[in-house]
Amino acid sequence: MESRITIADIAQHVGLSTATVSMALNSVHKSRIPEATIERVQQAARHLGYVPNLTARNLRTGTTSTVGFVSSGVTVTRFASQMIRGILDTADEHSFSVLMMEVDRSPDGMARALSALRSRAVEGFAVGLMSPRLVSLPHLTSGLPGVIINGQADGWHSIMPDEEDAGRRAIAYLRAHGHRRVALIGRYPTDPAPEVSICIGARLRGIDAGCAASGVQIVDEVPGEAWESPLGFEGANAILDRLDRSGAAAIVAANDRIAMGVYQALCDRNLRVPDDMSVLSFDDEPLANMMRPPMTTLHLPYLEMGALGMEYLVDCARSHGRAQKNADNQSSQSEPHSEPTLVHVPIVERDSVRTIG
Amino acid sequence: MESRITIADIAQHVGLSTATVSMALNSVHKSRIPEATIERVQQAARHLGYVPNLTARNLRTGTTSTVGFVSSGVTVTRFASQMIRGILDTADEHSFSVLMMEVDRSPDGMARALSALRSRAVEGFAVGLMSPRLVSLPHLTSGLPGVIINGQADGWHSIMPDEEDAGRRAIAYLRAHGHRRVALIGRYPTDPAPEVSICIGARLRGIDAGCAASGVQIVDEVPGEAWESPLGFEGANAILDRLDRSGAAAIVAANDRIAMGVYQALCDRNLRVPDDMSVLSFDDEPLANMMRPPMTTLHLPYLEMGALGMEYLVDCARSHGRAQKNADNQSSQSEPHSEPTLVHVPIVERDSVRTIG
DNA sequence: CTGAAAGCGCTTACAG
DNA sequence: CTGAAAGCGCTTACAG
Repeated sequence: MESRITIADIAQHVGLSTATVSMALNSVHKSRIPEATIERVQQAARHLGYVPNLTARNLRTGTTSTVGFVSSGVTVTRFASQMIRGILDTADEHSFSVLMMEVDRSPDGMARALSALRSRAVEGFAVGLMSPRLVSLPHLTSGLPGVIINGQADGWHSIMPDEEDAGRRAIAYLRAHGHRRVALIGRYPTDPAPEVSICIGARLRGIDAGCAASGVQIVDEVPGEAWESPLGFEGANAILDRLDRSGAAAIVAANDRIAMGVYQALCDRNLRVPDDMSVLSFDDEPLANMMRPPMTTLHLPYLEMGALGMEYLVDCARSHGRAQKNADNQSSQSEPHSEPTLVHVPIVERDSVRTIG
Repeated sequence: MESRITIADIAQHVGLSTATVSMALNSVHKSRIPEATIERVQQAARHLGYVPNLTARNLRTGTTSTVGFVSSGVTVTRFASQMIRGILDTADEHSFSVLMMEVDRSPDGMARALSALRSRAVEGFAVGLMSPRLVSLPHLTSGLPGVIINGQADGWHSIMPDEEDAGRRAIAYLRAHGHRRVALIGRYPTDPAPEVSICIGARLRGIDAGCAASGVQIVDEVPGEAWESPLGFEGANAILDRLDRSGAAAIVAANDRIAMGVYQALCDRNLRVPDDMSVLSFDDEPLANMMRPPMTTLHLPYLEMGALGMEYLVDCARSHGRAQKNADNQSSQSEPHSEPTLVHVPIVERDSVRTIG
């Protein structure tokens, strides 16, 4: 509707057929079109302001260089931007476009989104989750490559942060700084079901494993499921009240928001981070760097997860294209991986952990 | 490549022509196809798992129901999610899809993005800016409707927060709570150029206007351009040091991050918000609700701006389609509005302002 | 080295 | 009420 100039216009302009123009423009290797012709065609294209109609190409070739990104709540989340950025940047690197949709919680929301994507002939799709959990995908997506970012689903490829390792290394870090007695805020009373969260359990499991491995002791603990600052505030106050009994010199917060509440409680009591109390946390939301002092925390790799997801989709699209050309009976490249890809969760050192001992 | 069932399959299945099937599926009003036939066709479609190939339709009709969203840094910002959500939701309401791309700062980045969008035959585009400023758009976008969200450009339709009004009402709010002497943190030494920011100047102008109108006095002030928490921290300390001279009972922070620094300084001195000092701020980032006490701040309406931008694009696409049918010579509906649409910036009352007097 | 022709899946006048 | 035919803009064997 907007691009008026077509290859027919160019063909007429240079006195060649549309076939030749098409080949010249796409520099097809097979048919040896002389450099001079190619040059002439491209110049005409530039001159006329030709912009190819991808819709037409898509219809002909069945390939769209487009993938769908369906976000389930990530769009509403403080981590949305990083995941989206990862997706967009690597899509751009490979000249892919991304069609984006947010899906609500209605039961058929995901089905509708996937169907909309299919009718737009995407070559794959990524489902981005706000928090890592087990989802179930409708099954109408025959053969379409898909990947779950920050979550898992039945037979689909999955990319998740390596939370267990993160928990382990968090404790190791504390140990390396001389800490042996720590308090913990935010353990779930019972591990949440995978449909609710996969990672919360893993994070805590990692922390426990880290303690076991390094001889660090959790000497005090306040559990909680609402990982927001009030939990941290009240939790820290409780822990501070029992300090002479526990002797904790560091508080591990299950996430940054809890940690923010911890800072508030500490400040209220005129206690200093990290001199009077070390604080270590998880997530690395922007907040972490705005606190005083800036907080040491484990960085959730949303950017990387987005990039990896897109990378996977592009690979699928490419190898699918090849497979089609070479041999149709080949086993599909886009076979679902059952092992999730675990992404490293780096620690970002700032100023909230003191070296003791 | 993925949707195998076509209307030809359906046609064969029900023993009709593809033309009839197409009409039945789209319930065209003109040709009176009997209900029974429509029923039969739709049932067959459902039965076979038909999903229409929008690429084909697009090529035929020249209409894609797709718009482009090119983000200039918003994807990297704490407000990204709300703007994107506003766009996606209203696109969905109108059955539009959105193609998303992030554009880097390279000089031809925007041109490349727009060109990519055109070759994908979008029916319009929105440019989303991280901070409201004047941008210039390449001119190769003949007749394509476009809108700048959170910014302005030459002859393009523009949607921006009504910052000046916000500043005015912020002061009025303080006055209504008995405040007459306030301190201000964050005024730019000189108004930034429009290419840098349009709104910073407006916000401050509104504050001044509000003071003039309501008799509130700015009795102390610390200027600054780096609107992050350290400015608030140091600014508040300076203001607090001069308190007996100024007598300020409220601090107006130019944004939430500054306000966070103010909170930190206050807490360090064992001063309470709002009992010892009221704090009023701008932006309403998620942070504002996590502080203790939750902070009263003016809410930047990113969601609404996104929604309005998409609404505008959908309107353009629709009236453009009509215009094409009815009369080609009609004046384009998508004519650039030179007056920006100003969106209300509501105050969200929380607990950081005390009533005095 | 280049062109004529078919076809991707749909929609739309135009006949009947 | 329904069908045959053309065509959207491209690419791709297949001839020459």
